Formats: sequence, C-alpha cells, structure tokens
Amino acid sequence: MARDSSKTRRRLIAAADGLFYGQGIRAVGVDAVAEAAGVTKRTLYYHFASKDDLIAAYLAERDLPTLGRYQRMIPEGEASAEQRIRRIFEQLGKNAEDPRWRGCSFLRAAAEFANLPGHPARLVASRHKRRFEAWFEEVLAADGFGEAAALARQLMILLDGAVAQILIHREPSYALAAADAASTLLERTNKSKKRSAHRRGGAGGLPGAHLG
Amino acid sequence: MARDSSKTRRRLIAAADGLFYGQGIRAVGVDAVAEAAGVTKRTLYYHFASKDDLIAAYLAERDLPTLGRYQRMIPEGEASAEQRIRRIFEQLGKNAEDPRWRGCSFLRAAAEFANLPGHPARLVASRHKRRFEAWFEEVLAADGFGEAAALARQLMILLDGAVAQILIHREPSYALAAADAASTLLERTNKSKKRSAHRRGGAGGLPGAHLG
DNA sequence: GTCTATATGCCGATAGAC
DNA sequence: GTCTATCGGCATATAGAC
Repeated sequence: MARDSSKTRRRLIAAADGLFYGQGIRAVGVDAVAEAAGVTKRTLYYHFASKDDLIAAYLAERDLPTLGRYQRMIPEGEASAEQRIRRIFEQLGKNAEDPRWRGCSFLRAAAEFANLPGHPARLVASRHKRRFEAWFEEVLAADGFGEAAALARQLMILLDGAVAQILIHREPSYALAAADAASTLLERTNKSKKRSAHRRGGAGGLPGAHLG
Repeated sequence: MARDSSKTRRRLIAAADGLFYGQGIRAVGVDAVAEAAGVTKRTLYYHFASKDDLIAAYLAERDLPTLGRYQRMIPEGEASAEQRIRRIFEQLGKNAEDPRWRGCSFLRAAAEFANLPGHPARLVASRHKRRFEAWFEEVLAADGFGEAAALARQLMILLDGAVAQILIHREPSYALAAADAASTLLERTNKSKKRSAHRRGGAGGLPGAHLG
C-alpha cells in the first residue's frame, strides 16, 4: 500500500490528533503517539521523516474537515447571511461547553511555534485560516454585501478572538458577545452598502467529533 | 534580602521572560533559564519551588506593566474614546512589525496549557485579561457610552482576535481591520446609545521594551 | 544563598534484523 | 513495514558541601 495512505499511517495521524489536540504538541512525545497507535517508534519514523512532519500531517488532516464542519452549520439558502453567520458563533459557544474542547488547533499551533515562522505547522495553519476567510467572503458576497473582503477579515478576527477569550477564561459566553459584534458589523454594512435583499428561514446542524 | 525581591530572583525572572516569551514556555528548560541568569539550576530551585512557579512569576511580572503600556498609549482627556481606542489597535500593528514580536504572552500561555485549567499560569492570564477588559469598560463609561461592559468585551475579542490573526499570518495589517471594526462598533453605539459628547485632540506614545 | 554533582526518566532519532 | 535495542542529549528536580 502507498506510504501516504496506509492504514498504519492513518492510525498514527489519528493517535497524534487525539494527543496533540488534547495535551498540546510540545507536551506530547513521539513515544506516546506510537504507543497510542499500537506501533513502535521505529514504525512511526518509517511513515514520517520527523516529529515536525507528523505535526504538519496532523494539522493538514484537520484543515478541510474543520472548514467543512463550519460550512455544514449554515446550510446555504435557508436564511440571510447575517443569521447564518450568527449561528456559527452560537455553535462555537456550544462546542466550547464540551470539556474536551481546547480551542483552535491551528491557533494553538501558531502560538506554540511563534518563534518558528517557517515551520510546516505554521504554513498549514495560515493556509487554513486563509481558506476560512475566503469562505466568509464568498458567503457575504453571495448575499449581496459590499466590501465582503474587509468584512470577512473582521469576522475572522471576531471568531479567533472569541476562541482566545473562551480559552483564557473558560467562559463560552464570549462567543455570544462576538455574535453580537458580528451582527452589528453586518447590520451596519447591510444598511449602508448591501446591494440586494436576502432570503429567509432557519438552519440546523450538529457538532462533529472534532471540536476545533 | 527577602526571598521575594532578591536580586537573583529578579534576574531569574528577567531571564525567564526573555526565553519564555521568545521561544515558548515548554520549549525552554530550566537549565537555559539558570544559565541566562548567570546562576546554577540549584539556585533557581532555591528561589522557585518548581518550573510552574517560575512560569507564574514570569507572567505575574508582565501583568501590570503590559496593561500600563497600553494605558500610556492613550493619554486621558486628549481625544474621544473612539480615537483613543483606535490608537491602541494601530499601535498593536506597529509593535507587530518588530521581528521580536511574538503575540500576547498570556494568550500563548493559555494555548500552551489548554489542558491544565488550574495551572497557575492560567490564573494569571485570566486575571490579566479581566483587568484589561475592566479598563476598557472604564474608558468607555467615562466617555459616556452606554452598555460599556458589553462593548468592552467586544473590544477584548477584537484585540486578541487581531493578535491571533497577526500571529498566524505574520501580517500586522490585521490590526487595522480590527481598528475599523472597533470604530464601527463604537460609532454605532455612539449614535444610538451614547449619553454625552466628547472632547477632541490627538495622542502620543511609544512602544516599550515589552512587545506583548 | 550558591555551589558541584547526581538521580531518574523522557526527548527525538537511528542501527540492523527479519 | 514492523520489530528490538539503543544512541546521545536534555527534562525536572534533588543531595549535601560550604
């Protein structure tokens, strides 16, 4: 089987995911990851050139699923962009109530490797947040918002800002404060610059296995 | 000399500050801290019961000076609260241009110890952010804003959200996006709920040795 | 209060067998 | 592709002398 998709490799990434997200990347040794995956350290080093390589694979594996989970929170066409985006912040607050919630894996990785700008984990984290911001921009533009790019940036700031405050205070209600701020920003732009009307309705969605 | 204020103890905290902020707390061993302070490890353990104790002292030492640096960025009575608060975000962007900038030490500590809610570093970080939020509330209330507490929370979210994005993307311009968002939130509240007029003028201020 | 020396264990990474 | 065994180094923390 190809080295990139072997069962063992996937088991190692899954084990790394649980340990790195749960305890922190630098706090977990490769011994623990190998043991959790049920293989020896030597096998881990057959599949990954280094711990840094494993870290990058762990984050890359989270990239699209994380974005997809947020996208599924706000089904297209069932409500206005304002309502759909508000739902994202509300869902963040609910997710943060789970004791296993540890904030955003990408933000935490950037914090852990703040002194290593070229670290592979940093590249994956930056790419993920760019994708997220681009998606926000699409959602806003599709609903007729002007200055969608600038608004999308502000929403990213609010989202990670809420994550940061919740992480620091262990207080999920900061997500609602961020939701209010987002509503204000969108409402304000809506009234002055939005170019077309929106649809109406409600939206559903449940948190997946991942929490970040 | 009292153990809490001895020169050696202060040298150890200063050494820890440079290393922990520069490279991350878990990335730095006590050996490195002791060597940077010019003492042996045994002396470090005379002054601090454990590395966790040293970590807490490192953050506690940053608490009030960090808040004070922000407070000095916006001298009281020289401008409206809107202008003074905008200046904070602009200054964050300037500080982040320094290659030694590594984001917020409290946020990064919370990220590193996300799995240890009772860790002394977490307590210091939470306390610091509470103080910061309370100060924002004072500034807003003193300028006649209604809902100052809710607005102060939103500003904290924007501030740490900007720090997070800058850290992830190495892109200080996110501070300006946050500044615009803050202006919008304040302007909007200003127009609908502010209770009194404000003064006018400009403000000065320079970044200190600390960057967090 | 500071030193030398050490205890004990985990760190990331590798050699070589099968 | 996975194993056993191990390398050299660094982790936090401590014993005991002065």
